[in-house]
Amino acid sequence: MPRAGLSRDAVARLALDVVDAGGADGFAGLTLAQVASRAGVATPSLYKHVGSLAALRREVATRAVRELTAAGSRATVGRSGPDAVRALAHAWRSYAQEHPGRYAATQVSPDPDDPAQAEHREAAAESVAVAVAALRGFDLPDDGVIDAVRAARSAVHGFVALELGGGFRMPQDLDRSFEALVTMLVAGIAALVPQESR
Amino acid sequence: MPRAGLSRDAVARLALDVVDAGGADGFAGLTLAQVASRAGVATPSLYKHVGSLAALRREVATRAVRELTAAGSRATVGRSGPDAVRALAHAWRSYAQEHPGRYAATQVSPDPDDPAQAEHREAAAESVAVAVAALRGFDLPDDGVIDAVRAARSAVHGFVALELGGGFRMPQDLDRSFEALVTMLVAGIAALVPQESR
DNA sequence: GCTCACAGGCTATGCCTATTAGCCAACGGT
DNA sequence: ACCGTTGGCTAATAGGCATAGCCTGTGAGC
Repeated sequence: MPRAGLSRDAVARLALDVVDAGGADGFAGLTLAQVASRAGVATPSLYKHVGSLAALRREVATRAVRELTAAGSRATVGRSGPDAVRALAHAWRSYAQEHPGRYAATQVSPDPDDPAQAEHREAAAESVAVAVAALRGFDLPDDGVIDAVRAARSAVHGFVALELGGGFRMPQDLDRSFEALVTMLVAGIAALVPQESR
Repeated sequence: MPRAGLSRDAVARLALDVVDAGGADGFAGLTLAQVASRAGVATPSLYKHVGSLAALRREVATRAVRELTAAGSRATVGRSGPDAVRALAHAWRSYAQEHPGRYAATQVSPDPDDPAQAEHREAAAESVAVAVAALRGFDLPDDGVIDAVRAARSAVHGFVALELGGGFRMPQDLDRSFEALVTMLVAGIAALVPQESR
């Protein structure tokens, strides 16, 4: 009975592969059986490394969020203002296009009260911090920053979710529409700057 | 053995109730067993009225889309331009808040090739038509309309999805942030109007 | 180099889904 | 009153998660 040499980390990596292989709903379709099969192991064996399917899902989600954070961070370093926002928006969309399943994982929010989700919460907070940093170039008041981050996340996530879900059926160029959306977003954020500081 | 008096329509209604009772992921969590239980019937009996769980899901989705269309239509009749867009955005969000499960159902896109999904496709097209009509007041060129509809759907859907999913964790007022987003959207759409026709 | 505790596999089992097959009673038209 | 169709049912298959309990390979300590 040879050992497969699994570990919590190895299982999580395999799960990420499964999620990626499943397309846009690879995350929703993630199954312990698939991971076990990929690991060459019987399903119950996974419980030696992972508490439950839900726990594995959380693990996948926090890893995906960290990847998204890294992508956003890479894209915005050295940029500021409108330039940074544009770069961030494109980085988010690119990540979603390259890893639709992982992107979906990125969008489940951690329970604010569950201590088992502290890591996930922290990862999510870091991701938002990147967006906040990208907005530093604008002279926004505190609650303006909140509105702007929410608007940016909403606009990009909404577009990407509809795009990946096949929600845009017209043949017209999606890249151009996204560009238009980002332009609206940047202009809208700029318009949040109070009059006296323009 | 008394009869329960079910029908395709009755089953769909019960399914809508189940979806509604399940909160934001009531649609994903929809199960034949739940519907059967609510109908006071054994699970396999449902197959006399519904082809499969997937088919029931589609039925629920198209009904939900029609409801959303009706809500949008009600909200925008008699309005035009920025006023219509604002009203539409608020109608969409209100529907999502009142029926989180059904709203989720409205966001699955029909397969463009599957003849079994023709009704769903048609319902989705009508929903988009409402948005197009709401934009009539702007003097947009054809592809500008497409960009604008996509932007509106993206912005509102993104916000609502994040909101319902608990993605906004700051205590700041969500209504205000939504208002800010809608304002950006309206201004952005206005900015799509070509110079010479302003 | 031996022993032995433990970690990491396994099978068996239970309960939940969806789905199919086949039975039988109730209802409605003739 | 009959009888066919419709709409229930039970039984059974297959696949999912999860738990229990066994058994063996590995490595730490002597």
